[in-house]
Amino acid sequence: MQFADTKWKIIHASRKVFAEKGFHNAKMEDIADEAGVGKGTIYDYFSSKKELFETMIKEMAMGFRKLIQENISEDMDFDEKLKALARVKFEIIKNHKDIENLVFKNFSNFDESLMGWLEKIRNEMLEYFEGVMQEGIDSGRIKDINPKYATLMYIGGLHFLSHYICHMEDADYEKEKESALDTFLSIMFKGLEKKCL
Amino acid sequence: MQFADTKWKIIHASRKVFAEKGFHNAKMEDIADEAGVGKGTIYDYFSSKKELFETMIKEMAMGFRKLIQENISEDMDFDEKLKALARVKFEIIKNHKDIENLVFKNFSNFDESLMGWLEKIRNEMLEYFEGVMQEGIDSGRIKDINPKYATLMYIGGLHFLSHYICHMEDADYEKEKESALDTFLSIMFKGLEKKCL
Amino acid sequence: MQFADTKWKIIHASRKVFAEKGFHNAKMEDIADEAGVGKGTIYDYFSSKKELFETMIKEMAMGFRKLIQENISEDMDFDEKLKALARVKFEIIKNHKDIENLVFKNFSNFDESLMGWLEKIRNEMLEYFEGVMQEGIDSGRIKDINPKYATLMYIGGLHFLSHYICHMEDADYEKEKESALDTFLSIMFKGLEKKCL
Amino acid sequence: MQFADTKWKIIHASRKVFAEKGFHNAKMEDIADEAGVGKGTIYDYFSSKKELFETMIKEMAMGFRKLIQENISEDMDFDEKLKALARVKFEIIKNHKDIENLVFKNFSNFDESLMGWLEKIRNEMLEYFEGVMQEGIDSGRIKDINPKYATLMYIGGLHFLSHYICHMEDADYEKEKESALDTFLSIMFKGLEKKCL
DNA sequence: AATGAATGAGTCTTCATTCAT
DNA sequence: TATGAATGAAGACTCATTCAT
Repeated sequence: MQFADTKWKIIHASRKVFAEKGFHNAKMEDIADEAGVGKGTIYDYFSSKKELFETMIKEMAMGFRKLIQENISEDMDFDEKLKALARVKFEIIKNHKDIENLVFKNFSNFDESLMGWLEKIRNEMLEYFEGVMQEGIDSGRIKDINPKYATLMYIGGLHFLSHYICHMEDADYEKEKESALDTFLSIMFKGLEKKCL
Repeated sequence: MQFADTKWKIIHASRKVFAEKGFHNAKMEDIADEAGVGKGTIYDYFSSKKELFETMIKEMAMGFRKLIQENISEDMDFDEKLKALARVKFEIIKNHKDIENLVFKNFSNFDESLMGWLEKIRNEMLEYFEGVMQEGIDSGRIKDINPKYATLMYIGGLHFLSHYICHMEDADYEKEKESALDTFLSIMFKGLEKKCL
Repeated sequence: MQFADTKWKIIHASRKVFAEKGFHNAKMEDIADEAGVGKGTIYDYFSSKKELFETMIKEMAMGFRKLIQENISEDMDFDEKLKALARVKFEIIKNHKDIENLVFKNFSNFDESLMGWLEKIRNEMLEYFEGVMQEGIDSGRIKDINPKYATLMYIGGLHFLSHYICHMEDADYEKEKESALDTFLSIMFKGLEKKCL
Repeated sequence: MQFADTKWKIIHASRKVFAEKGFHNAKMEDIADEAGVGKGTIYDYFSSKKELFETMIKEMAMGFRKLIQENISEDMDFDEKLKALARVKFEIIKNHKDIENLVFKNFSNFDESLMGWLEKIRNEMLEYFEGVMQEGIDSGRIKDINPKYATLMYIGGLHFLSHYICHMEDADYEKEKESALDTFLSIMFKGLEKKCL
């Protein structure tokens, strides 16, 4: 484990509190209480509220990236990769809806350096899947479109869909998820494919 | 005009300042300065910072809705309606990227009642286009998929794509916008259509 | 008057509180209470506790310098100037003992720039009286000693003596002051004079 | 040795840190680091920061007193005693300028009991040298002045002069010290003496 | 109606001190 | 005896809001 126990406790607590209340409405005392430590203890591990927030966000972002990487192997075909992405995306949203919002979106009024870091991560991901899309084009199975635009569409559609589905009660979720994924994939792959037949 | 002059000046100023700095980093004084009025004057028109923010957000949301309504007439075909939505969406993002973010996204850590109001507006829009999608299905031109899911995909793809394009310099923008719209529409409509042919 | 009323009220209050409690033990709230204003009001006039302290100290230091300048005119003889300095010094210590300590001494653990500023003021004064001493030497009435050393002696002796006398009850003060001044001047001038006779 | 080794280490470290940073800016951790012990260890020897500070100050003050006592023997003549004081004073200032400031000055915003203790020490010294001055008067070699005032003058002049000289580079110091002492003593003794001749 | 000087509740942050090991 | 991780009281500072003019 990369961080000491107490540091992890604080990061986890901060994730919960920041997700619930947002950066400005989260009080250091809330986070300390949630972590079961004293207020001052946070400052033994993080120099400021902002540093704690940034550390937490970066941890989450790297966790999401890792999850995606673990679910996609290079011997997969391009369509398998895209389908795996779709499943992982649903997974992430299901488990970390609030934080994923913080990580994925432009909350552009925040610290420049964090925004830059997140942008970089997002662009890396985008470029990776752009490459996957290009594989499809090169293989002749995807029609000749701008792979960046197609990738943005793919991820954007996925994003909105998964958010909608993840609002549902747990009972409905699994069924609806499969149904939504089917719909999504059938439309996307049909739309992308070079010829009909 | 619905509001007095001074009230409008304040709403417009607040839009600019909130968009630039976000709710918590925007100071009432900044807004007063931007509006060219005294700090106290804002309180003659709005009871609090929150009320000002909510008024401004609601104004914007209603403006966006109006813009969409104005660009879609009921005698259009379902596909024309969807294409018109795509163009309007690009327009809105181009002109009000930051605010659109505030309006469209779940900034769920905020006032419940505003969130509820926005949700309602979004759902109305969603349901309207779900109906448009259903028209397409009923007409036999769109395959038999869940129209809500298809609509979410449509809007989500559009959202991500338009945000990406709107980062560009003005010189590139028009060309890229058309190119991106072409790509988007060609994929979506191909993906949605009932048969290949 | 150089500053607005409220600003002056705060400066005067801060003088009292800083003198009583020292920089670190003085609370902004104490100063606000003493000035009869709210805590936040101080920050409308001074950006920080340190800035308030520095402003106050500089005001005092310039006040002391002004008082000395007003009591010494250039048509005085060198010995009259030195005698006038002695009287003014007693006056200052009597009225502003605590602050004079802050201004005159090296409270070297403080902000570099303030220390530098004070050093400059002190050196200007020192050099002025060094010049006065030199006048005495040039006129043949003071023996040929290093005028800087003689000046330091003069001021140092005065400093300790006046502090001691100013501890006294008001009843004793006037009498003792005259007696101490007599003693001081008789020793200093006798010690400085070129010849006996 | 009066204190255990560790206790001494801590006292010496605190002297250095307090002198450099002042009471309020010195952190217990700084002192612990300087002493090469853990933060908690300080509390095995001193009940609080204040107690440590007071112990250190008292040690220093007693050291200065001891140094003075060692350099002045009762078989010296009154003028030899005063001259010895002058030399010791330069010595002390040279080696412990910062601390001497803390010990000698009225840092009146501090703990009453420490201030009282220091006052007592200073008064003892003052009274001792007042006695020396009185010896001079009784012997007919010093004119009939208030011996307390003369003593205060003597020490005050010495104080300012030695501080000034001790700012100098080591190369200049020895030469200037002798020159300053000469000036000082020639003025003081000439000023004090009963008759000229 | 418009203002902006004044306010003080609210929060981050520091650091002397404690105590389990 | 020695430690340093943990604590929380205390205080500087911010800014939405008020109100006398």
